[in-house]
Amino acid sequence: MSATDARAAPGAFQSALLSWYDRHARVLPWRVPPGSEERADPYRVWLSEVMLQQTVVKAAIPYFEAFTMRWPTVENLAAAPDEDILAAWAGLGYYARARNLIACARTVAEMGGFPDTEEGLRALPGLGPYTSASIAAIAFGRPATVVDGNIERVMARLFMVETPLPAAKPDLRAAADLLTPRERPGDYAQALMDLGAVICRPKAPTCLTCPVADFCEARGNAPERLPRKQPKQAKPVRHGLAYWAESRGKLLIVRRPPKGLLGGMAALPASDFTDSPPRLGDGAPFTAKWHRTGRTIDHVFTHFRLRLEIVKAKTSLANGPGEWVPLDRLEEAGLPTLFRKAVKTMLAAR
DNA sequence: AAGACGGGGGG
DNA sequence: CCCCCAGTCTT
Repeated sequence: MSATDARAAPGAFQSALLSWYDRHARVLPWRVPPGSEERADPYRVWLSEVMLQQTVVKAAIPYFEAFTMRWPTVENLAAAPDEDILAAWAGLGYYARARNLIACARTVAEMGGFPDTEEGLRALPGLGPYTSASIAAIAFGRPATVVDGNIERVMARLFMVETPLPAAKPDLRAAADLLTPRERPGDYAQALMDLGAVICRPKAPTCLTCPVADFCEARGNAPERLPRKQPKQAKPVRHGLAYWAESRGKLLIVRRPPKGLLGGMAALPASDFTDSPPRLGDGAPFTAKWHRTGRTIDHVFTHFRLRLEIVKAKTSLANGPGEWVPLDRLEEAGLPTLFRKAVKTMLAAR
């Protein structure tokens, strides 16, 4: 009944996992089939892995399809205007990723291609330990140790690591490192990620169909409670004002400052987001008689909740601190979800 | 070492 | 409604 220690028999563990992957690999638009002779395109691997940072596969797929349709190569992407790329990223979140994506594409185009080692990749903007290892393994066949949240969960259960995250990270990485094969490292990394996503799920893992259950110490020991995590703190509520400035059927859209929250993104003019409600006019794009609309948007960011009140004014301005976008073309403005919600609410009220 | 940084899906 | 998920960069 006791589990076989995978660290003592890494070859057996790898074989069990890879043969499962050969039969059950998820079909994803950036993948080549398991055991394929052809290697995956580094551009597509990079783009998908950056999109998958902090993001579930299902959310990333339509963005990946749109990006690769529009920009089939890293050179195409590097040549595109910032605003086009940011607009295409709108709704996917963590916009620093998009800013780094742009910088990375231009660096790579300049270099004449992606570096083919983990160290070389790690030096590029937006590529940390996870992404550089995954590209090195998947696109270049390097035996890099790939550790994402899925793999941390699998390791914590395989070896019954009771230490809570993030303190357990070094141990989980060491375990993953011992199991990483020299052969088929890309398939192996993707197999581990598929296992975490499909079998060794956060809640209700399906151990009955797990190809490596024989190696798992947590099997039958409530695996769903692992990995343990430090309790998270409650999100404070912040308040903000957004300004609906309408002129002859057009709405004023501004560009947010390049860094910070929603940095570089198209937006409605807005106040800072503060602990207590801002004064009417704080952050307004111009002086006007701003009226409360009674419409508010509740939106959750990573570390706070936002209550955004929308105020409006009619104007006849034809220029201003932004761009006037026709009301029926706001879908193309590249607004992130917060402001997309605001637009939807305001247009529904008409 | 800790905080900043989105959004979607499930119970 | 609250819960969960989860890499990189900055400070």
